[in-house]
Amino acid sequence: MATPLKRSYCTDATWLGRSDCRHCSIRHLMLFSGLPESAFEDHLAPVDHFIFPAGSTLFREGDNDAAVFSIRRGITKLLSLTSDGTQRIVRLLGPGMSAGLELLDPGERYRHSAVAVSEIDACRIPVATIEKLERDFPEICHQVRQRLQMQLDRADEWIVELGTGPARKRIAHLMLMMMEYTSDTNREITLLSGTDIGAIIGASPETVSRIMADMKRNGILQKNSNGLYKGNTPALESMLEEAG
Amino acid sequence: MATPLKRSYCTDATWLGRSDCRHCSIRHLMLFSGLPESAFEDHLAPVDHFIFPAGSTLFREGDNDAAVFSIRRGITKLLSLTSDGTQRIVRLLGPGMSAGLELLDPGERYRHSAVAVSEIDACRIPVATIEKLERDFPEICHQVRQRLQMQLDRADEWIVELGTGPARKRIAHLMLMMMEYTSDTNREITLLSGTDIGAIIGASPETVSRIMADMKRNGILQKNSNGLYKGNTPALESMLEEAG
DNA sequence: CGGTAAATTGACTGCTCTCAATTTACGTGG
DNA sequence: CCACGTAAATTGAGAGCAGTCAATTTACCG
Repeated sequence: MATPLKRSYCTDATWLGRSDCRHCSIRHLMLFSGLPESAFEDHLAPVDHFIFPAGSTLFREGDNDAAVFSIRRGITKLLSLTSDGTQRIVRLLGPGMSAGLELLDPGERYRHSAVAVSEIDACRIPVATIEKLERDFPEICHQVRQRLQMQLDRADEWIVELGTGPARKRIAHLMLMMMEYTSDTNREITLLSGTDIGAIIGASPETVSRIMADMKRNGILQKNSNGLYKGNTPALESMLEEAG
Repeated sequence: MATPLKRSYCTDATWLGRSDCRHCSIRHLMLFSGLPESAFEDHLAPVDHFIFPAGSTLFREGDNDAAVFSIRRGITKLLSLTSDGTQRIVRLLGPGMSAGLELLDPGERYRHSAVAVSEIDACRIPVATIEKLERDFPEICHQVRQRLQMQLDRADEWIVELGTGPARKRIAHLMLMMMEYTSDTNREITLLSGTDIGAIIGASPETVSRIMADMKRNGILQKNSNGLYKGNTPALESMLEEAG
């Protein structure tokens, strides 16, 4: 267990061994939910289980590692380059979400770079495994479709709520989104860096810093003893409805 | 042919009759491409063919008409309401794209309203038809997945290129996108209304008007005799790389 | 303890929003 | 065919928000 190994991929990550998908404790959340037990009896291409430290890269835009990642714990950001060279974050993926599904179309490459925001626990599923399962178990098609649809819904929300209006509103919305999507039962969140928030809402780090400082002063965001932050939901929501 | 009919759906549209998907002249573009001839021998739920006038509504956010639309000709906009009540356009769909695929998940409703930007030629495919085909022809799963992936790619481009930077750059990018996605061989485009462009890039109609007027004066956009516009690609592209 | 990177804060400039007035476009009805 | 009414587009002026540049403080890692 937890033995580092020579590999040509995921070099920054710690290998936790081959995944035993059949007995995965959170399979109900994952890409392979809904598959019958018999699906795992075949000699499938290996599914590996990794821990990625914060800041490490799962895959890079333009590559093709012939694998999809299924996030078990932690949060990944998907980065895209704009035409003027700056980077923008187009999505945050948490537990149960899949990254790199675009490789299911033959000849395609990763559309984004995936970088761990926090420490991440993820399974690396070879595309060949998914293709083989698709032949015998149509259920996997639905799982893939549902995950794409979820990402499309998130992308649309990103466009609508984080792409317009004054920066204060967009940050308020981002805070509410992170509180909603966290797996933490107290809805406490780890704050992203100012640069990351800027790359999400399309604002400069300085503007983000000013607004975040203001929210902390006004008690809209309160730092907890464990370093997590608790957001004042009513105050945040009231900011969204204001005119302007 | 072209006979108006009493229907509970698509009331603004002209019914062109039942679609004969097997002999569809552009089937290679559509959701049913790749299906064998035998797929159409069954007693499928009916696929109808409509013409929607510009400005008419294909479906409304929150409804469930148990049908997906496959666009044959023209352009639809997908509208979403923001938290402060204004509307935002999250996507433009042209020939070959499908609208309403979210209904393939049981119990779901349309996530957007779909409104015709130009006159539209579209087929209305009952969800039951797709579900039936999925059982026998796994190829349809791939077609659905590819269309979702295309929409996700478009949404990401929307976020990255239309969500950041000065309004002039975003409009330049929108013009290039419309030139790229038009089916017109001369790459000439129909200009959207100022309000629509504003709802796409997140700017006021006044700002859009000023920038568009400027582009027309500088010859970056030239009006043609047929009312279409031709864009100066190099000039538009050079605007994207400028700093700021 | 030192060095680098990130965050914070200030001052100033420039872009975009809002409000308002005017012009243009377009469909209707005489 | 013209006159009219409504809606959209255009243009101007002023205020506010956000970007940039720069200086300082803080945080973090070795």
